[in-house]
Amino acid sequence: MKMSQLFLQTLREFPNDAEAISHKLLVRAGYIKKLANGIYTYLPLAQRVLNKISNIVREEMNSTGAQEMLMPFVQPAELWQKSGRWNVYGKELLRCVDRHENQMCLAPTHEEVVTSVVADIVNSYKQLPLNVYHIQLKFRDEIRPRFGLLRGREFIMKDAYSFHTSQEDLDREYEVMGRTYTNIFKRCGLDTRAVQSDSGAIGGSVSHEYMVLTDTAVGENDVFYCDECGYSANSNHADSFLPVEIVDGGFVEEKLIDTPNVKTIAELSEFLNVDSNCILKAVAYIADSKPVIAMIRGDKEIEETKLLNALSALEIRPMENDEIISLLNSYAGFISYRDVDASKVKVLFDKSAKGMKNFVLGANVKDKHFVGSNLPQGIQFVDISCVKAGEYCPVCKKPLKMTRGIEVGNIFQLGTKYSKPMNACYTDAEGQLKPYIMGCYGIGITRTMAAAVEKYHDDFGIIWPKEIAPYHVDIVPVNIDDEVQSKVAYDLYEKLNNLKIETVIDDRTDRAGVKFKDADLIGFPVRITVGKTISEGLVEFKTRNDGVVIKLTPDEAIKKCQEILLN
RNA sequence: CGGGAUGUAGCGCAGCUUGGUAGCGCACCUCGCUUGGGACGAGGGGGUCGCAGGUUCAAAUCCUGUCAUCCCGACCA
Repeated sequence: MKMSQLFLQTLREFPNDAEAISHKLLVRAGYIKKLANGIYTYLPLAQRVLNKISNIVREEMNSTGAQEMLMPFVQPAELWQKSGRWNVYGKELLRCVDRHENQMCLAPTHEEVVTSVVADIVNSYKQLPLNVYHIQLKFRDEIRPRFGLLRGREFIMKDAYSFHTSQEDLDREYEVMGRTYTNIFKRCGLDTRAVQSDSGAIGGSVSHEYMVLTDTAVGENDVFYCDECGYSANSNHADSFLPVEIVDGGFVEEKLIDTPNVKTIAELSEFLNVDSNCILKAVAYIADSKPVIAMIRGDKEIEETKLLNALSALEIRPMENDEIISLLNSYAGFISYRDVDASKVKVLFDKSAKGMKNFVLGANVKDKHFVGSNLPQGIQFVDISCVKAGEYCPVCKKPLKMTRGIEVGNIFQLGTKYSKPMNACYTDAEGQLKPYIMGCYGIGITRTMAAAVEKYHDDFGIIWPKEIAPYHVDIVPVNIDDEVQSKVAYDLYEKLNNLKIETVIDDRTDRAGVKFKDADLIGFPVRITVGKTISEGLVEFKTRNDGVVIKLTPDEAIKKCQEILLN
């Protein structure tokens, strides 16, 4: 490709509306262009990167026996009503109506379609197991798209779906997919960690997320992990062993005391001169329009995803102050589980409350707390708290570490969550109708591209891993009008391309500085400069990742390219 | 959904306080010159100032509404 022909524009300055470095660089280097909030055009360079990632995904998926197909992006509501998700998916599902007044939606995922297609075609256990996948657009109308491609509304995803006759066979496939995912990301130049996670709107029981670990805010997930035993989990799912399990508040008898204007745990802790873990905190929520009180030890916080799951609710939000008064007959800062009408208000106790004795508790009255309270017998405890730094691994009790992660892939065991309601069955060897046991496996192709940029860049631009770089080599003739330089450069260009080394020649008449800046910004793994050293028969060979420059003859440069760029 | 900010040429911005012919840098086109890290000179093209109302002889500028975008939060009593 001649640089003068390449459809792109590099910008001298970063775009103003981008925050994440991958977003800034992909826009500035001419890879993507925003059309609307969370919706981007992938320009030719980006398309090449996406194709490379997709091809790695294809090779690895195909090698496991999975088969590629392609499913529709626009889907009828009917299917989603059948699975029961039409009413629960919420506003992320972009709905529309066609000219015949049929309700339709843009695909946020493809469980419904694939289940219905397979149900029509696969009737016998002899046709199972099956794993089919496609690489296709998704649309999720996110509350807040951000960070460019990392959280867009429209994005490209590889999603695979497997169908089995037994849980054991699903377990086997799940293992295979897990290994395959690690390989796929490794081939893309990315180290990932598989972490246990909440299964969210997709549903199912077992699931793992594949995280690219990063220290920056764009890693939207907190990951807790243990170096000792390998435990790792998303914060929305992580469990922990508390440093202090049994806490005695030390108040010998229960008393009602005045705590004027002492509302927060920190204030209360200071006012009474007790540790925050001696206070039993109440947090009030509205879950699917019903009031809920979550009781938790004062030094711990509620993990709302866990709470949502514990309640089997679709939606939760913290209670407003006026609702605390009207629904709980209580007062913000002084809420208690006691004296609430159990038929109207659901009360949950986090497992952190289990070891508490003689603690401090709200009195459901403004400016009053109890001290020396104890829990009644027979309480069921649930895990609805966040893990905090300094807590211990739930498996081996060694200290847990935390980091941020970008989720680039996930795998789920769905079981019969979709096959049952959609009545998607096969006939087993005994002639019985059975619902398929399913798994699903996703990879964010566009997000993987952005994650690679997050991981590999410097002040000058992107540093692509060679496996997913849009082109391998950029040839820069310092002065394209110089006959000798031009001839050597074009000769190299032709030879490299003939060797299947994807090469760009910067044939523009611009000065060398412009070409060098663009080469660094775009992130070609190798740059070959044809300049004044050509008088000694030498060109300069520069690798982007380490910045090392060596002088070689053109033939040596070609050999070097083959050596480092082709496996 | 709350809070904050911003909408002026493809990109980055000034102008608005105090209304009076819409500007600058980059990019683009022409000519010259230059060619090892985003040169220089001269000339040129491109914008219904987010949109809709209102005030005014006159609105990018003042007022009202609206839409869009970005950031923070969805906080824990």
